[in-house]
Amino acid sequence: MPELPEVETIVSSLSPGVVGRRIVEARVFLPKLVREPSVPEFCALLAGREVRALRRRGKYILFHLDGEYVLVIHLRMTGQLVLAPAGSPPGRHTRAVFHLEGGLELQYHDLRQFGTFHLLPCSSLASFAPLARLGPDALAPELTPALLERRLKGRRGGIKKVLLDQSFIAGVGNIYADEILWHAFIHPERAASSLTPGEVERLAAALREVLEEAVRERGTTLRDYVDGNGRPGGYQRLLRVHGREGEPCPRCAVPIARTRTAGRSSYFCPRCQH
DNA sequence: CAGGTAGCCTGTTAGC
DNA sequence: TGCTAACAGGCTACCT
Repeated sequence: MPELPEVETIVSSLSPGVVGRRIVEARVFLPKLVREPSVPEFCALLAGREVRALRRRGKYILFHLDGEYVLVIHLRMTGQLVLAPAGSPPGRHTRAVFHLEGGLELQYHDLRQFGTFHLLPCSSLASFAPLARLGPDALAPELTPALLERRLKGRRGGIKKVLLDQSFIAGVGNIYADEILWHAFIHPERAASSLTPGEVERLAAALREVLEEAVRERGTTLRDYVDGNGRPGGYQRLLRVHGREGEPCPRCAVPIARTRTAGRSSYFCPRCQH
Protein backbone atom coordinates (compact mmCIF):
# COMPACT_ATOMS: atom_id res chain seq x y z
CA MET A 1 0.00 0.00 0.00
CA PRO A 2 1.97 2.87 1.25
CA GLU A 3 5.04 4.36 -0.30
CA LEU A 4 7.15 7.21 1.03
CA PRO A 5 4.48 9.97 0.86
CA GLU A 6 1.85 7.82 2.54
CA VAL A 7 4.21 6.65 5.31
CA GLU A 8 5.39 10.23 5.84
CA THR A 9 1.76 11.38 6.13
CA ILE A 10 0.91 8.59 8.56
CA VAL A 11 3.86 9.55 10.78
CA SER A 12 3.02 13.27 10.75
CA SER A 13 -0.69 12.68 11.35
CA LEU A 14 -0.09 10.26 14.22
CA SER A 15 2.64 12.23 15.95
CA PRO A 16 0.48 14.79 17.81
CA GLY A 17 -1.64 12.07 19.38
CA VAL A 18 1.08 9.52 20.03
CA VAL A 19 4.36 11.22 20.88
CA GLY A 20 4.69 11.86 24.61
CA ARG A 21 1.95 9.35 25.42
CA ARG A 22 2.37 6.09 27.26
CA ILE A 23 1.16 2.74 25.93
CA VAL A 24 -1.04 1.33 28.69
CA GLU A 25 -1.72 -2.04 27.11
CA ALA A 26 -0.98 -3.79 23.82
CA ARG A 27 -3.27 -6.43 22.31
CA VAL A 28 -2.45 -8.56 19.28
CA PHE A 29 -5.16 -10.46 17.41
CA LEU A 30 -2.95 -11.79 14.58
CA PRO A 31 0.10 -13.44 16.16
CA LYS A 32 2.16 -13.79 12.95
CA LEU A 33 2.15 -10.02 12.63
CA VAL A 34 4.71 -9.84 15.44
CA ARG A 35 8.00 -11.20 14.05
CA GLU A 36 10.01 -10.65 17.21
CA PRO A 37 9.95 -11.20 20.12
CA SER A 38 7.12 -13.64 21.01
CA VAL A 39 3.66 -12.10 21.28
CA PRO A 40 3.53 -12.32 25.11
CA GLU A 41 6.98 -10.73 25.41
CA PHE A 42 6.00 -8.11 22.84
CA CYS A 43 2.90 -7.08 24.83
CA ALA A 44 4.73 -7.18 28.15
CA LEU A 45 7.60 -5.07 26.81
CA LEU A 46 5.28 -2.43 25.35
CA ALA A 47 3.05 -1.99 28.39
CA GLY A 48 3.90 1.19 30.29
CA ARG A 49 6.35 2.59 27.74
CA GLU A 50 6.17 6.15 26.51
CA VAL A 51 6.48 6.94 22.80
CA ARG A 52 9.38 9.39 22.64
CA ALA A 53 9.48 9.92 18.88
CA LEU A 54 7.95 8.69 15.63
CA ARG A 55 10.15 8.49 12.56
CA ARG A 56 10.08 7.25 8.98
CA ARG A 57 12.91 5.44 7.22
CA GLY A 58 12.03 4.48 3.64
CA LYS A 59 8.66 2.78 4.03
CA TYR A 60 9.32 1.76 7.64
CA ILE A 61 7.76 3.46 10.68
CA LEU A 62 9.86 3.61 13.87
CA PHE A 63 8.31 4.14 17.28
CA HIS A 64 11.13 5.17 19.63
CA LEU A 65 10.13 4.13 23.14
CA ASP A 66 11.53 4.96 26.54
CA GLY A 67 13.82 2.34 28.06
CA GLU A 68 15.78 2.16 24.79
CA TYR A 69 13.37 0.11 22.73
CA VAL A 70 12.12 0.71 19.22
CA LEU A 71 9.06 -0.71 17.49
CA VAL A 72 9.60 -1.10 13.74
CA ILE A 73 6.43 -1.38 11.64
CA HIS A 74 6.14 -2.08 7.93
CA LEU A 75 2.62 -1.78 6.50
CA ARG A 76 3.33 -3.75 3.31
CA MET A 77 0.26 -3.60 1.03
CA THR A 78 -2.78 -2.88 3.18
CA GLY A 79 -1.60 -2.00 6.69
CA GLN A 80 -3.19 1.03 8.37
CA LEU A 81 -2.36 2.75 11.65
CA VAL A 82 -5.28 4.80 12.91
CA LEU A 83 -5.91 6.76 16.12
CA ALA A 84 -9.36 6.31 17.60
CA PRO A 85 -11.16 7.03 20.86
CA ALA A 86 -10.48 4.40 23.53
CA GLY A 87 -12.91 1.52 23.44
CA SER A 88 -13.73 1.78 19.72
CA PRO A 89 -15.00 -1.62 18.58
CA PRO A 90 -12.44 -3.55 16.50
CA GLY A 91 -13.27 -3.98 12.83
CA ARG A 92 -13.00 -7.16 10.80
CA HIS A 93 -9.39 -6.40 9.89
CA THR A 94 -8.16 -4.98 13.18
CA ARG A 95 -5.01 -6.98 13.91
CA ALA A 96 -3.66 -5.17 16.98
CA VAL A 97 -4.62 -2.34 19.34
CA PHE A 98 -2.40 -0.22 21.59
CA HIS A 99 -4.33 1.47 24.39
CA LEU A 100 -2.79 4.86 25.15
CA GLU A 101 -3.09 7.26 28.05
CA GLY A 102 -5.52 10.09 27.56
CA GLY A 103 -8.53 8.23 26.12
CA LEU A 104 -7.00 7.21 22.79
CA GLU A 105 -6.08 3.94 21.16
CA LEU A 106 -3.87 3.18 18.18
CA GLN A 107 -5.42 0.54 15.94
CA TYR A 108 -3.58 -1.56 13.39
CA HIS A 109 -5.75 -2.74 10.48
CA ASP A 110 -4.47 -5.02 7.74
CA LEU A 111 -6.75 -6.71 5.26
CA ARG A 112 -4.10 -8.85 3.60
CA GLN A 113 -2.07 -9.57 6.74
CA PHE A 114 1.31 -8.85 5.16
CA GLY A 115 2.43 -6.17 7.62
CA THR A 116 5.20 -6.80 10.16
CA PHE A 117 6.06 -5.61 13.68
CA HIS A 118 9.55 -5.95 15.19
CA LEU A 119 10.25 -4.79 18.74
CA LEU A 120 14.00 -4.37 19.29
CA PRO A 121 16.34 -2.84 21.82
CA CYS A 122 17.80 0.33 20.32
CA SER A 123 21.22 -1.32 20.45
CA SER A 124 20.13 -3.90 17.84
CA LEU A 125 18.64 -1.36 15.46
CA ALA A 126 21.87 -0.85 13.53
CA SER A 127 22.17 -4.58 12.86
CA PHE A 128 18.50 -5.03 11.95
CA ALA A 129 18.96 -6.25 8.38
CA PRO A 130 15.83 -4.86 6.67
CA LEU A 131 16.75 -1.33 7.77
CA ALA A 132 20.50 -1.75 7.45
CA ARG A 133 20.08 -2.76 3.79
CA LEU A 134 18.15 0.38 2.82
CA GLY A 135 19.76 2.84 0.47
CA PRO A 136 19.57 6.62 1.01
CA ASP A 137 16.07 7.93 1.60
CA ALA A 138 14.44 9.12 -1.62
CA LEU A 139 13.95 12.59 -0.09
CA ALA A 140 17.33 12.82 1.66
CA PRO A 141 19.03 16.15 0.84
CA GLU A 142 22.28 14.31 0.13
CA LEU A 143 20.64 12.43 -2.76
CA THR A 144 21.98 14.86 -5.35
CA PRO A 145 22.03 14.29 -9.13
CA ALA A 146 25.77 13.60 -8.80
CA LEU A 147 25.21 10.87 -6.19
CA LEU A 148 22.34 9.42 -8.21
CA GLU A 149 24.51 9.29 -11.30
CA ARG A 150 27.32 7.57 -9.40
CA ARG A 151 24.92 5.00 -7.94
CA LEU A 152 23.33 4.30 -11.32
CA LYS A 153 26.67 3.53 -12.95
CA GLY A 154 27.19 -0.19 -13.06
CA ARG A 155 23.60 -0.99 -12.17
CA ARG A 156 22.20 -3.69 -14.39
CA GLY A 157 18.59 -3.86 -15.51
CA GLY A 158 15.83 -1.42 -16.28
CA ILE A 159 15.57 1.92 -14.51
CA LYS A 160 12.15 1.20 -13.01
CA LYS A 161 13.39 -1.99 -11.40
CA VAL A 162 16.31 -0.06 -9.93
CA LEU A 163 14.03 2.66 -8.54
CA LEU A 164 11.95 -0.03 -6.82
CA ASP A 165 15.04 -1.59 -5.24
CA GLN A 166 14.96 -0.31 -1.65
CA SER A 167 18.68 -0.90 -1.29
CA PHE A 168 19.25 1.55 -4.15
CA ILE A 169 17.04 4.29 -2.75
CA ALA A 170 14.42 3.87 -0.03
CA GLY A 171 10.79 4.86 -0.31
CA VAL A 172 9.73 4.59 -3.96
CA GLY A 173 7.05 2.02 -4.86
CA ASN A 174 5.14 1.07 -7.98
CA ILE A 175 2.85 4.11 -8.25
CA TYR A 176 5.49 6.80 -7.77
CA ALA A 177 8.09 4.98 -9.90
CA ASP A 178 5.68 5.22 -12.85
CA GLU A 179 4.90 8.87 -12.14
CA ILE A 180 8.54 9.87 -11.63
CA LEU A 181 9.63 8.25 -14.90
CA TRP A 182 6.82 9.97 -16.79
CA HIS A 183 7.84 13.35 -15.40
CA ALA A 184 11.46 12.64 -16.36
CA PHE A 185 10.54 11.48 -19.93
CA ILE A 186 12.31 8.15 -19.28
CA HIS A 187 11.02 4.75 -20.41
CA PRO A 188 10.66 2.28 -17.51
CA GLU A 189 12.73 -0.39 -19.28
CA ARG A 190 15.65 1.86 -20.21
CA ALA A 191 18.89 0.31 -18.99
CA ALA A 192 19.73 2.19 -15.79
CA SER A 193 23.40 2.45 -16.69
CA SER A 194 22.60 4.04 -20.07
CA LEU A 195 21.05 7.26 -18.71
CA THR A 196 22.84 10.41 -19.84
CA PRO A 197 23.84 13.07 -17.29
CA GLY A 198 20.94 15.20 -18.56
CA GLU A 199 18.50 12.36 -18.00
CA VAL A 200 19.83 11.67 -14.53
CA GLU A 201 19.37 15.36 -13.79
CA ARG A 202 15.73 15.15 -14.92
CA LEU A 203 15.24 11.96 -12.93
CA ALA A 204 16.60 13.52 -9.74
CA ALA A 205 14.35 16.56 -10.19
CA ALA A 206 11.28 14.41 -10.92
CA LEU A 207 11.98 12.21 -7.90
CA ARG A 208 11.99 15.21 -5.61
CA GLU A 209 9.09 17.08 -7.24
CA VAL A 210 6.73 14.10 -7.43
CA LEU A 211 7.42 12.87 -3.91
CA GLU A 212 7.26 16.35 -2.36
CA GLU A 213 3.99 17.15 -4.10
CA ALA A 214 2.56 13.79 -3.04
CA VAL A 215 3.54 14.54 0.57
CA ARG A 216 1.80 17.94 0.30
CA GLU A 217 -1.27 16.10 -1.02
CA ARG A 218 -1.07 13.67 1.91
CA GLY A 219 -0.48 10.62 -0.28
CA THR A 220 -2.40 8.65 -2.89
CA THR A 221 -5.57 6.70 -2.12
CA LEU A 222 -6.41 4.16 -4.81
CA ARG A 223 -8.13 1.68 -2.53
CA ASP A 224 -7.16 1.24 1.11
CA TYR A 225 -4.76 3.97 2.13
CA VAL A 226 -5.79 6.36 4.93
CA ASP A 227 -3.65 8.50 7.23
CA GLY A 228 -3.47 8.28 11.02
CA ASN A 229 -6.80 10.08 11.33
CA GLY A 230 -8.54 7.81 8.85
CA ARG A 231 -8.48 10.38 6.03
CA PRO A 232 -7.65 9.53 2.38
CA GLY A 233 -4.96 11.32 0.42
CA GLY A 234 -5.36 13.60 -2.59
CA TYR A 235 -2.55 12.76 -5.01
CA GLN A 236 -4.70 10.24 -6.95
CA ARG A 237 -6.17 13.31 -8.70
CA LEU A 238 -2.68 14.18 -9.94
CA LEU A 239 -1.59 10.78 -11.25
CA ARG A 240 -0.52 11.19 -14.87
CA VAL A 241 -0.01 7.56 -15.97
CA HIS A 242 -0.39 5.04 -13.16
CA GLY A 243 -3.65 3.12 -13.53
CA ARG A 244 -4.53 5.06 -16.70
CA GLU A 245 -3.98 2.50 -19.47
CA GLY A 246 -5.60 3.66 -22.70
CA GLU A 247 -6.20 7.21 -21.49
CA PRO A 248 -4.44 10.03 -23.37
CA CYS A 249 -1.02 11.08 -22.14
CA PRO A 250 -1.45 14.53 -20.53
CA ARG A 251 1.51 15.80 -22.58
CA CYS A 252 1.08 14.26 -26.02
CA ALA A 253 -2.36 12.58 -26.00
CA VAL A 254 -1.01 9.19 -27.13
CA PRO A 255 -2.78 6.39 -25.19
CA ILE A 256 -0.97 5.31 -22.03
CA ALA A 257 0.51 1.81 -22.35
CA ARG A 258 0.82 -0.91 -19.73
CA THR A 259 3.34 -3.73 -19.51
CA ARG A 260 3.79 -6.42 -16.88
CA THR A 261 7.14 -7.54 -15.55
CA ALA A 262 7.75 -9.74 -12.55
CA GLY A 263 4.04 -9.66 -11.79
CA ARG A 264 3.81 -5.87 -11.55
CA SER A 265 2.25 -3.37 -13.91
CA SER A 266 4.10 -0.44 -15.42
CA TYR A 267 2.22 2.43 -16.97
CA PHE A 268 3.99 4.83 -19.32
CA CYS A 269 3.60 6.97 -22.41
CA PRO A 270 5.00 5.09 -25.42
CA ARG A 271 5.68 8.35 -27.26
CA CYS A 272 7.25 10.78 -24.83
CA GLN A 273 9.19 8.38 -22.58
CA HIS A 274 12.48 7.14 -24.10
C1' DC B 1 24.44 -14.84 -10.15
C1' DA B 2 20.87 -12.10 -12.19
C1' DG B 3 16.31 -12.38 -13.36
C1' DG B 4 11.91 -14.16 -12.97
C1' DT B 5 8.21 -16.15 -10.22
C1' DA B 6 5.52 -18.05 -6.31
C1' DG B 7 4.12 -17.08 -1.87
C1' DC B 8 2.13 -14.55 1.85
C1' DC B 9 -3.68 -13.09 2.24
C1' DT B 10 -8.35 -11.06 1.29
C1' DG B 11 -11.33 -8.27 -1.35
C1' DT B 12 -12.84 -5.99 -5.58
C1' DT B 13 -13.48 -5.83 -10.28
C1' DA B 14 -13.20 -7.18 -15.17
C1' DG B 15 -14.63 -10.44 -18.28
C1' DC B 16 -17.10 -14.32 -19.93
C1' DT C 1 -27.08 -11.90 -13.10
C1' DG C 2 -23.53 -15.15 -11.59
C1' DC C 3 -19.32 -17.30 -11.60
C1' DT C 4 -14.19 -17.27 -12.29
C1' DA C 5 -9.91 -15.24 -12.95
C1' DA C 6 -7.00 -11.43 -12.72
C1' DC C 7 -5.27 -7.99 -10.08
C1' DA C 8 -3.94 -4.85 -6.01
C1' DG C 9 0.40 0.14 -3.20
C1' DG C 10 5.68 -4.85 -0.81
C1' DC C 11 9.09 -7.87 0.13
C1' DT C 12 11.38 -12.48 0.52
C1' DA C 13 12.68 -17.07 -0.69
C1' DC C 14 13.46 -19.95 -4.10
C1' DC C 15 13.86 -21.49 -8.84
C1' DT C 16 16.12 -21.54 -13.48
